[in-house]
Amino acid sequence: MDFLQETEKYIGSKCPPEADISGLVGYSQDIKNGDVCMPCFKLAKALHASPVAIADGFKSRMTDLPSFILKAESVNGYLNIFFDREALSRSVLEFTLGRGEKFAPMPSNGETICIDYSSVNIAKPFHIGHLSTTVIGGSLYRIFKFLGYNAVGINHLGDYGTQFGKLITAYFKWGEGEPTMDSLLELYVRFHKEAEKDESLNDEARMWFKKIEDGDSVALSIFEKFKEITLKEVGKVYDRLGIKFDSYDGESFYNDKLAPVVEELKQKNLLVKSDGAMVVPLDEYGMPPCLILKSDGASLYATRDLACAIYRKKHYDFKKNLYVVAYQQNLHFNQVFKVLELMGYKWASDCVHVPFGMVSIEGAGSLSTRSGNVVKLADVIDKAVEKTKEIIAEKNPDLKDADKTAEDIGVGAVVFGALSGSRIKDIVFSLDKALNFDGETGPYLQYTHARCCSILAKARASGKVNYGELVDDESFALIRRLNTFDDTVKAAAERYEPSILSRYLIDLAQEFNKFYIGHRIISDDLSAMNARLMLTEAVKNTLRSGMELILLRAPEKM
RNA sequence: GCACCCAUAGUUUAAUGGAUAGAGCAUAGGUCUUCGGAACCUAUUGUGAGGGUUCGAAUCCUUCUGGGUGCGCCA
Repeated sequence: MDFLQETEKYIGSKCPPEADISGLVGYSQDIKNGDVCMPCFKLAKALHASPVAIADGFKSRMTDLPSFILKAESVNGYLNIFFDREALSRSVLEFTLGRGEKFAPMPSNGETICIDYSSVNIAKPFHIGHLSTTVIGGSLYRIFKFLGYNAVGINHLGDYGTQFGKLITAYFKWGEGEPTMDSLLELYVRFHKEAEKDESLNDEARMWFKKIEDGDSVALSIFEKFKEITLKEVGKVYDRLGIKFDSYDGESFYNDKLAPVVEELKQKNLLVKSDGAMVVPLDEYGMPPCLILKSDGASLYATRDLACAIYRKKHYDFKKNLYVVAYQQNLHFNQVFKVLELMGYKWASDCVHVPFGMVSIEGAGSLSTRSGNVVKLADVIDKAVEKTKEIIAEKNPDLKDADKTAEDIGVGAVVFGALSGSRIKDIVFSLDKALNFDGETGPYLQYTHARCCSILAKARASGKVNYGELVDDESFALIRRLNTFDDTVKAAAERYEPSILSRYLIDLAQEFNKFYIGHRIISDDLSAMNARLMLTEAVKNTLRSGMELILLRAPEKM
């Protein structure tokens, strides 16, 4: 039962016809002001009365309170509604525990959401700059699936461009033995260094790239090898993070889909010649022109993304087409979406750029593959796992599966670090901070979950539950929190913001730990014990299910 | 130069236009008769500056300051 909605309906039934209360009723921030409240200020004009008098009026008319409402108060123009705590506890716990240990996804709504995330470049290291797109996209993927959408995870591989010509050139010049990710990075860095002195290297690189395009077997086989090595390497990281994709269609996939798009743009009279290049002018929309063809006739980034969006609409018939890409690409996506609109595609408005902030390393300046200034994600995770092992050895030396648990915790610390704040904020990466497991962190959530498990391993609820045992402030705060889980997941999806869920889980864990400190769960008071065990189980299941949506694993012991 | 984004405590940050701006870290104390101390409690400090809209602004509009990003043949 949706208590907020029911309350709004009830208040509405007490509302004079000339006023409209829709949207005014909301959850109270402070429990002292009731469970839900309605500020009456906006009603003053329509009702020709002071907010205080209006709130008083509502209260005096509410003489037939439904059973779930305990009382109503009128305070300074607010109408505050206090729920019957026992009734809410019963409803919330019965519903939550009915969902089982791991909440099942909601029934399919038949709508498809394409999510473009991670999108690694071939032959480039998976560094911490890729963490945001990977985990934000990966989390949104799980969130939309949970909400009943058909989510399609797409890793739009960076597998096309002159840099591969450079790499092949370098490989033939200086490469030794079987290439590895590390040696490929070295070759790439070396190429840029040497090319500063020797211009002819760039010509050679262009030549090799052209060979790839022309389907030259030598060039292609080397390129395929690079691709294979890269996918194997990043695949390891994806496995550790629990990230999945349904498609690896990257840039090269669209090679044969570009010409028809250019043709279409021409037919729709959108293309204009400018300084030798073909562009779609966008000045009347306050943007620089969108470049479609270079003066040599070659296609560009935007051309590819147009073809890509059109392909995805045809192939997936998406309801939304999301691009989890750093905010540097803001203008680019605005241009591409506008061109799609000008082409007459109504679904252009379903394409959404989901931007996130830049990652830099403290004291180290910007991350750049060319300079070789990279912090590999795998190294950061390894360090976090290493530190977790030390903590386990110190605190829980007898733990079984210590290595696996350490992996779960270490990865969780890194992942949560990337999902805990608003995605638009820039991040200055600090290893010290990533390795701090106290307070609002992934390990804190995991610890709280393990704590619940530990209690439930000692005792389980059974028989009839007296929900009247859960009406104290600490217990009831948990009930209120559990009650808003689904709304929170929906909000996270609507705003493409996993951190909303991260925040919720931190609040839930904090409230549980307060409850735990303040109330003996396992005790001689069988009635209280039974109810509190039930609450503990509901918290545990909710934590676990929520954590899964932000890519955190929830070991039972740690 | 133009466009977009960001600005909350020493620091990292939260707050559908609503009531006394809420947490984490750090710092200083404390819980230590532990159902898991990776926890809990107490203390200190905050909305960059000005104007406007509103009954009410961290939130909306505007000017300014500071920072970031982007702006034709890279992706």
